[in-house]
Amino acid sequence: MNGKKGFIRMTKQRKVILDILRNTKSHPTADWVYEKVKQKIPNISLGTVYRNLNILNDMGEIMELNYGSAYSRFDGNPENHYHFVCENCGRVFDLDEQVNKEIDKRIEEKTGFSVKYHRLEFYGICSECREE
Amino acid sequence: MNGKKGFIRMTKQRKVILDILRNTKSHPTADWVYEKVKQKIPNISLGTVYRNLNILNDMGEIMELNYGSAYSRFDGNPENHYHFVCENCGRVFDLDEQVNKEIDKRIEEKTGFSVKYHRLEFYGICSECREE
DNA sequence: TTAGATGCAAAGGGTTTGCAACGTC
DNA sequence: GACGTTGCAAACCCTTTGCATCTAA
Repeated sequence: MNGKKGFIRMTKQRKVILDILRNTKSHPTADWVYEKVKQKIPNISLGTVYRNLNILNDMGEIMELNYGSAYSRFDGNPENHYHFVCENCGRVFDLDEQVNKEIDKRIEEKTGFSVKYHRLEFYGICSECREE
Repeated sequence: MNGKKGFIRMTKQRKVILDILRNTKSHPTADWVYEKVKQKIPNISLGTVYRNLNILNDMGEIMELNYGSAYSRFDGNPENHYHFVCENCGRVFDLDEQVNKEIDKRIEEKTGFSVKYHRLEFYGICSECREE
């Protein structure tokens, strides 16, 4: 995606985007980030937001999540962790569940594939939506 | 997606699409299915393929998979099972691994959310790509 | 007969990109 | 001063849709 750049500059835009992602527990869409950044940099463009999200993802600073179809969501916490997706409101929650590293090895042994990591997501209805 | 239809007709197109999905172990994209169906129904339209994939998915006859960004893939096996995605060739493999149903309950207890199911995907390099 | 399904083509909609100006190192 | 980055807007590309026609039940 961004393989040929010699180095990465830390621009004002990039810094603000990363900062926003680091300080939210929601797993926002690019558009949400765009609206948020505009509060600090009113004339920033959507393209810049997308470019930076991709670069930050390549750098391993953030994590891109693709749930269902439609748009991507971005997670400011690049550590591998599990998620719960509410099928009603669409929100994504972090789960406080230990990541099982053993399972990667088992799959490697069974398949002969090289496993880098795994993604585990739970789908259902969050407590807030259940009450309605 | 297709909530207001009173009943579902089994058209020639639908039958062929489902048949193709049931008889492949690859996890094809809509376009791949389209090309395949054209061999039997030359004048079928891409729109029809998409419509049927969505309907079959709603019916629970197939499973839609969204890995990484870009396009969806479809799995003719609607039973919950795990996948391995090769980051090099992009192929998706079924894993012969028992689905852990206990974990859904544990998450329910810890979060208070209602868990319907979970998705588990492994990412890495498949054996064929490793050899290159 | 009738409501669902199809073909065709245009419209959607999130994401990417070309380009000239700009800003960081 | 170089070269990565930005803003803007057009282009992309997978997917969805409107509509007249067709067809399964």
